[in-house]
Amino acid sequence: MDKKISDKVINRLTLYHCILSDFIDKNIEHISSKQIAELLHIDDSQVRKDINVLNNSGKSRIGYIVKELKISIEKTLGFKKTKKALIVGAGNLGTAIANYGNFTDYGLKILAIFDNDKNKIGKIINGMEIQNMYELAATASKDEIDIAILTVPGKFAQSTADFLVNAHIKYIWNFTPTVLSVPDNVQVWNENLMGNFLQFTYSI
Amino acid sequence: MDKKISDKVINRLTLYHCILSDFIDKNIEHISSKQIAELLHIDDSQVRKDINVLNNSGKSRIGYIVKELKISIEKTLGFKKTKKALIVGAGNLGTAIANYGNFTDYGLKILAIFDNDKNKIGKIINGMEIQNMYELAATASKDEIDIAILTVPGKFAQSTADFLVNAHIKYIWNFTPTVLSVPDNVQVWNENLMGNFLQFTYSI
DNA sequence: AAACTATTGCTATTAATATATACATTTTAT
DNA sequence: ATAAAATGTATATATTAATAGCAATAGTTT
Repeated sequence: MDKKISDKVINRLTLYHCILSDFIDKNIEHISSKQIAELLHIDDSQVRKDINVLNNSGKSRIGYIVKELKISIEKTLGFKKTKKALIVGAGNLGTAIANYGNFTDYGLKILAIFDNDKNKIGKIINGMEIQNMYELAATASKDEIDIAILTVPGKFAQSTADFLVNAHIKYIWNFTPTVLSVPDNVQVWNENLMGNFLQFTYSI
Repeated sequence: MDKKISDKVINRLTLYHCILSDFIDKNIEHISSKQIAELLHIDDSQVRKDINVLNNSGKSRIGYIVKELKISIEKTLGFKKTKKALIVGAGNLGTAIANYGNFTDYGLKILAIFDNDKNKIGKIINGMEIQNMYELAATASKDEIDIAILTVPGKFAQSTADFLVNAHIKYIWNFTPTVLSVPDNVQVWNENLMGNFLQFTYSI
């Protein structure tokens, strides 16, 4: 049924989605593959090919209907499927993510935030009280959360990951500059910010 | 001379680099392609192939010398080449990035941070005083900064980008969920956090 | 000293993806 | 009726990924 969509296509589709949101704000009803292609400096046939994986059809001479196309992307990429997550590490990055309003648009609901710093525990971030790490397993179990966003300092990353594994977390979105060692039934997505940056700058 | 290295290889090399840093902390002197491969759940021949783009050689039966390999990656990816940047938007994300110590290891020096919120201007983040946006062009020019890290709210992203273009910024690392329209002589790197996340979760 | 083993550094192969070009077809506008 | 713009699809080429295999080498064991 669901044909596997490659990472690059997913990434481009989310960029198209950003463009579509922007067009909606501007009350523009139609958009062509050429317009999208020019904004992203890619080929327009690439855009049409990407859109092909959605169940959407455009119209000759007019292009795509902005609202329809946006919804198609949301359906295909599962924006409406709620994904419940908790944040581990209430530093600046954890706080930034907790406050970042856009995540809910994409189906990511952040339900709790944890730290082991007594000065932070009890403070409120975006309506959530920072909880003690010791409560993590109970909260995750009660609210059926299996995604953790890991934003602790690098040197605590592995020990925290071990702790998350024990708390039956199954997916770790890893923002630390550390490669984690976890059992096979746990998946890690390394955000690898610097890797991304170097792709951009190593040739500068 | 410098053969072009593909994005995926660069990304993996930075992950190897994280592993190597970790091995150094643990005082381990040698590492094999198999060890790296197992940590990242990839093939060991892939690791050797990636390492091949560096000017590094391992030893049969022993593997690679951790310190040497780490330095090779740093040289090839230009960690020592200083890249000067400024942050635009002193919200949580901007603050997180400003405080994130690891960037300097990769050659990224953040020299200034800007906002247009009067309540924020003048405050100190990681030794830098938050400056008024109006000072941006002058500071960029004086300190020869041509990279901007854009962390303003999405709805101000395009207008801020226009402002940066006027201030002769040449590279924009865009953390906002907005596709920017800029002249051809300005490069944008979309961090696209949600795109990355959806690659990870759309099949969950 | 000889046999064994682990590991690199290649090479080869296959599959997957990206990128670009092209064009028939459709729809709207003139 | 004609022209123009856009999709949808096909095709071709290039690049990249992923894997497998093996000779050569350097240690280890017997």
